[in-house]
Amino acid sequence: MKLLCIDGHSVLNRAFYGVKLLTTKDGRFTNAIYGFLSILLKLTDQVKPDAVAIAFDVREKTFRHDRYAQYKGTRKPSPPELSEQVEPLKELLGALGYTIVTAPGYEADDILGTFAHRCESSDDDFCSIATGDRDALQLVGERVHVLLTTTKHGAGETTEMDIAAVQERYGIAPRQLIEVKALMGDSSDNIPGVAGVGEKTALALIQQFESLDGVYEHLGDASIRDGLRLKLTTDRDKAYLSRELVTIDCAVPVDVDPAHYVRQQGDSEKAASMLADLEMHSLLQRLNLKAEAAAPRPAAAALPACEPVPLTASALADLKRCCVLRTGDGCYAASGTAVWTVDEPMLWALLAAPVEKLCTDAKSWWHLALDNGSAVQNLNFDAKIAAYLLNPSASAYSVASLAAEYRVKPLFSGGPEELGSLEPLCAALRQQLEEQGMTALFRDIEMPLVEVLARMEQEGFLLDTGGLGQFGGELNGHMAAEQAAVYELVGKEFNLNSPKQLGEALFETLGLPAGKKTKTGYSTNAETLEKLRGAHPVIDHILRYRTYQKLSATYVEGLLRAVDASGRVHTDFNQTETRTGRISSREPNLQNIPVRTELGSRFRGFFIAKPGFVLLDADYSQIELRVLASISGDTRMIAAFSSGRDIHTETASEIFKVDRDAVTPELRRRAKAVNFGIVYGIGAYSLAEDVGVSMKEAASYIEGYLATYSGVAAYLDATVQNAKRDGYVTTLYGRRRALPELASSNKMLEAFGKRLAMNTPIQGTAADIIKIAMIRVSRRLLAEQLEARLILQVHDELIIESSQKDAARAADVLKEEMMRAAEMAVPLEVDVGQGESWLAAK
DNA sequence: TTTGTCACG
DNA sequence: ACGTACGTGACAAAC
Repeated sequence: MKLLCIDGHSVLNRAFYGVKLLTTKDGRFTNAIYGFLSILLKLTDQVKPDAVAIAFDVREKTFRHDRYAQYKGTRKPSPPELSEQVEPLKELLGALGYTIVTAPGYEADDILGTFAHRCESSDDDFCSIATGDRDALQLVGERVHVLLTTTKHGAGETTEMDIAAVQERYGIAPRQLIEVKALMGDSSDNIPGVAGVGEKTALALIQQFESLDGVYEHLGDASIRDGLRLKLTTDRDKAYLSRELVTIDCAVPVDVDPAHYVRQQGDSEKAASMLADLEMHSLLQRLNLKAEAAAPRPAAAALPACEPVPLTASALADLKRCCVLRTGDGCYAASGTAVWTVDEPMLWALLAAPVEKLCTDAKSWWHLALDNGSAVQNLNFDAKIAAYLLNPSASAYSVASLAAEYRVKPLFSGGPEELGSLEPLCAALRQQLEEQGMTALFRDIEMPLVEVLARMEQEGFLLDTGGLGQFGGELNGHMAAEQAAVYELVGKEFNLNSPKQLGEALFETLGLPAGKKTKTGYSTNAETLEKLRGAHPVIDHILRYRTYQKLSATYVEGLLRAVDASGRVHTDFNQTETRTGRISSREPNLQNIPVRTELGSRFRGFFIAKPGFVLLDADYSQIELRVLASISGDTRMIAAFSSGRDIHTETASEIFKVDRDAVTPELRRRAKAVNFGIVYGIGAYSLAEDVGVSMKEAASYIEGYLATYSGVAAYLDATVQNAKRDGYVTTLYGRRRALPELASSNKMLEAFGKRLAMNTPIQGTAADIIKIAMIRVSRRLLAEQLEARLILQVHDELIIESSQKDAARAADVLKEEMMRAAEMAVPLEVDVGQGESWLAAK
């Protein structure tokens, strides 16, 4: 049989630290449980075991404590956010039919070892051990593999280790890892080892002498330095004691018959209700548990069944309010307990009628109408957008998961599934928005923005495809030349687009000094390569190749693929994506067209106005810093902006204590970096890195800044305090973001939470402001019948395509509405430009 | 599907 | 000892 053995606490720990802190609405932490189950599912998928045993430690003394009283003496207790998740997880695993194994007096490691031993000495059993603890590698054998679970941002990953993999990684056999560990000890478990011998030395010794005994037999060898010999002699007893402690016991009295660990029936109803209670709706589906079992709603049979019938003019005339839904089959509407299919021309009648409409994707309805040359009336509730405002950190907003999350009972069965839940769901969301003070944000900003975005997408942006294609040809020519130069200098051909192959070429073939490493190999990013510039002439060619490759693949090939028959590209603005309230752009992303380098900025020359038209480009000057000045009320910063002088020069003058006239470009550059840092939630390390000064010096800049702008310092401090108290931060217009990170006992995560608390209100308020401006600009252009349309937003920048004749008026509208979008303590400055292309209009 | 890299505000 | 600024999306390679 194939057995999967899991080190419960180890995997739980990995899950906890690897998955962002999640809580239920009432504040229970669930990230470790979620992470554990995700890893479990992934493992079962990967291993396809016949049986699964999950081992947990029991909280009591083990034989190791009897042998050595200080064992694990200094181990830090796990944080409360984690411990509170242990019991619910065990209960859930039981309900899911998994068997948990414990053995008083032993650790989970020993239980795993006992399973491993049993499989290794059998003929037909095979065992995979899943753990995050490398100590388990000593168990690897012909019939035993270890799946090391590691964590990175968000997702878990496993590395399968067999005998060959251990040999390759450590240069020794699995069992010899015991000898290595005996020498090096383990400070976190309080295992002594030989003082002054770390992993490097210990591995070298065992590679040479094979075992602890071997090392001590050859103590006199000349290959052992005097200092090392002394250390080994002094701590000989400790080394042998350590070997006992780190050796996993493979004879624990537990049932190790794999047949007894075949997954049981369990209690799926209980499992489903627990998962629903923990708000893990996606797992319900992945585990094939019926959400119905959990949701507090009557059985489907008890619901009135609604057979859709075609919508008629008289039914429409009586209608005040309905839910609208589009599926692959067509359009539907529902009200109360009636469901209608909606065919043309009823569709146009319905959209144009003053019926209040609830939906899940308002923008697509707007597209439908706009494509037909009409508009939509009273489409004023989009459940997806409402749910996004209530939790901008969710990964998706499907009606099914929202209905489960908000405990919504469907009104009827039959017809398209979602329709029965939409009305009660919208009611629940509406109430939540009200309770959380976001009704105005939703009604006056987000919902009106939908129409604006739909219109912008529909307009699109004209591309000079001929020019772009030609530029692409030039780039490809340069790219080929750089590639040839690289092959020549390296001495062989390889795939230059592969970081893996490039890393091997640079650091193995050419033997250049490897700098940083990534978790999969050598780091080859621009920052790393910059440092190697002087070391080999190939570096410059690689950097240039990378630039050409990026520009060609993403901005020539990518954009040309997206062009429609009339030469225009239509992006898709996503209104429910970012944590801060910004919109994002995709397929193609028009918010990251190059501009920072001369070469890259040439792309903007191919974004053009149609004949007889021009582009108007307006961008806010320093909007985030102005928002900070205004919401913090810092008098000095407000004065600086009100004076109309350059803010970075002002800041440089203040924090470096020099006259404004004496601020050099270098000082201004540093001050600018400090200003950015403040907006992002600053750390001395990163500022030092960015500016290229020592950490100490960077810290003094920050200190100087906060002393100068004491109002900002007080505001940031209060914002973090309030966020800790409330669990969330808000923008000037009430947009909210929950920050569970702030409650973490993990210092790094908590620090991250603080930076989010400082940055989100600033970035989010700026996002709110430009959204308001977009709505007003769009309305005025239509109302004043100008031949001018918004076509793009890039966070602090708006672009209009206007007829030549209306350009001056449209520019006035644009500037005026952007400037007065918000009443701030400082003026909102807007720079407007005009030109035939985006490049020329800036 | 995930990872590394790099484009933007 | 670790990892270190906020927010995104696209592409190619590798799994």
